[in-house]
Amino acid sequence: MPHSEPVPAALRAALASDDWFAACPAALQDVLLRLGRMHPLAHGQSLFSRGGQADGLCCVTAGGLHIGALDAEGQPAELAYLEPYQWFGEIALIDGLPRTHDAVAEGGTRVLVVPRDPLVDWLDRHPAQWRELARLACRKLRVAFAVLEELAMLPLEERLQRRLRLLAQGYGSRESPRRRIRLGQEVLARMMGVSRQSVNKALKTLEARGVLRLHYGEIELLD
Amino acid sequence: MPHSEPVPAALRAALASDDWFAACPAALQDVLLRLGRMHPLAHGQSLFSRGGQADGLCCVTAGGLHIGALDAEGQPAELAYLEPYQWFGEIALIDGLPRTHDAVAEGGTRVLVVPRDPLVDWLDRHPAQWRELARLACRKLRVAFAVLEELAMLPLEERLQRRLRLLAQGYGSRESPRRRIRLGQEVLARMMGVSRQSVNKALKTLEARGVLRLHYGEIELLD
DNA sequence: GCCTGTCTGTCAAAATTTCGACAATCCCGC
DNA sequence: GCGGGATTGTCGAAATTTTGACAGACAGGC
Repeated sequence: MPHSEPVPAALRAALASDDWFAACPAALQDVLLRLGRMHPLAHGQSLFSRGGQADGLCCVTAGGLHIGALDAEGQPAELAYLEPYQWFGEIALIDGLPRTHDAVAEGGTRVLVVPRDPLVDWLDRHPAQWRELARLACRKLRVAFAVLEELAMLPLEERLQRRLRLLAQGYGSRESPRRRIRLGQEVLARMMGVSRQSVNKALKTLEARGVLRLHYGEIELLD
Repeated sequence: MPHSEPVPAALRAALASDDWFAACPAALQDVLLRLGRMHPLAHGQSLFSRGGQADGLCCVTAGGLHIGALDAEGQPAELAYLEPYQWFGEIALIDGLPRTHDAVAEGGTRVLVVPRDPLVDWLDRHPAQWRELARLACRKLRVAFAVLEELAMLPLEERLQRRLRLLAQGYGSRESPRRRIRLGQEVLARMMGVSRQSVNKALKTLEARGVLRLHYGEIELLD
């Protein structure tokens, strides 16, 4: 874990752009800001790794985080790409088990980390707030189920289109979807679990269909 | 919703075979039994459908439940197959949104349903117990993430093997895994999102490898 | 403005999967 | 013990995906 800094007060308004945080009672919002510390990460630097002990609840406030895992041969699979202001790490917070994934920074990145022990202490003194943590886990469960279903039912093009929409709205975090997605087709391919060539072909089809436009290192969603 | 019956007291010991229920405080266990009603279902009968309003937290106590969804052309995809004594329905309980899937009975089935409104009332009077609901959602999130990762990284044979182990231990519900799994290869194929023929070939490979033995309408796990 | 490393677009061969078909096998009710 | 419906095992053709390769396009540093 790199060095840490206090949380700037100005961050609160920005954090409210996340649906989950915005819907939390003020008391919980206060505690997250009060207990939280900012952790700057350089490109490629790891925030935590699979199997490690949970350090707390986290939120990306600048840059981006690749959430994924390496298989036996070191091939990376990407589960998600997180951008400001998405919260994560609630799984290990709730059940106390090791982290499920690796988290690696994309470019200069800043992460708000709320340390586990003081947060759990506070939650146990204000147990109604556990419901908010349940809400956060719940939202991810719905997304995960939707993705699992698409995998079984839809052709790659449809899946890609939906995944891009999902990325654009931060997996349900952002109300208004982002228009441009800065992700290489290589990364996108690892996310969908197919080859880069397949992703490229599907993207071309979607572009011809007027769904999106392709740029260098980024994708622009239309309609 | 079919007619309902009170919960037999003898059920409590059986329910404790589920890790989640067993780890819940006695107060919560009591309430689930006190508020719950038994719903008998005939083969093929639906307990609830995607998009419907949540009626409450549920637990299979006999038979089995196919959890899945139909796509536009009516092709079913199966997310999970639940057996005694697995709990489900916590997503809609926590966030109040519509059900994510269809639930259809396999053979004569009995489901314990704890109605949402009185349960939420009780939880709000004992808010520390929301943490237990979070734990339940959390366990499913870990399973879902594991399945998503396998999909991207592993060949069908490995995925099939892991899925069978998962089914054998009730998705983490049972401590001691079941030895035999009563599921047709057709259902298994819908679960894995591949054709029946592919599942058959993979199963044959696994059988030759000594991992399992195939029987009519069921699979026996070895080792 | 040039150079270099990265990203994109495309190709053909190889491997895999699906689809449609059909026979063999099994369970269950009569 | 017999029949009928469901499940399993297998095959070949068609469709799809992966793999490996390579040229062109782009961005950022110097």
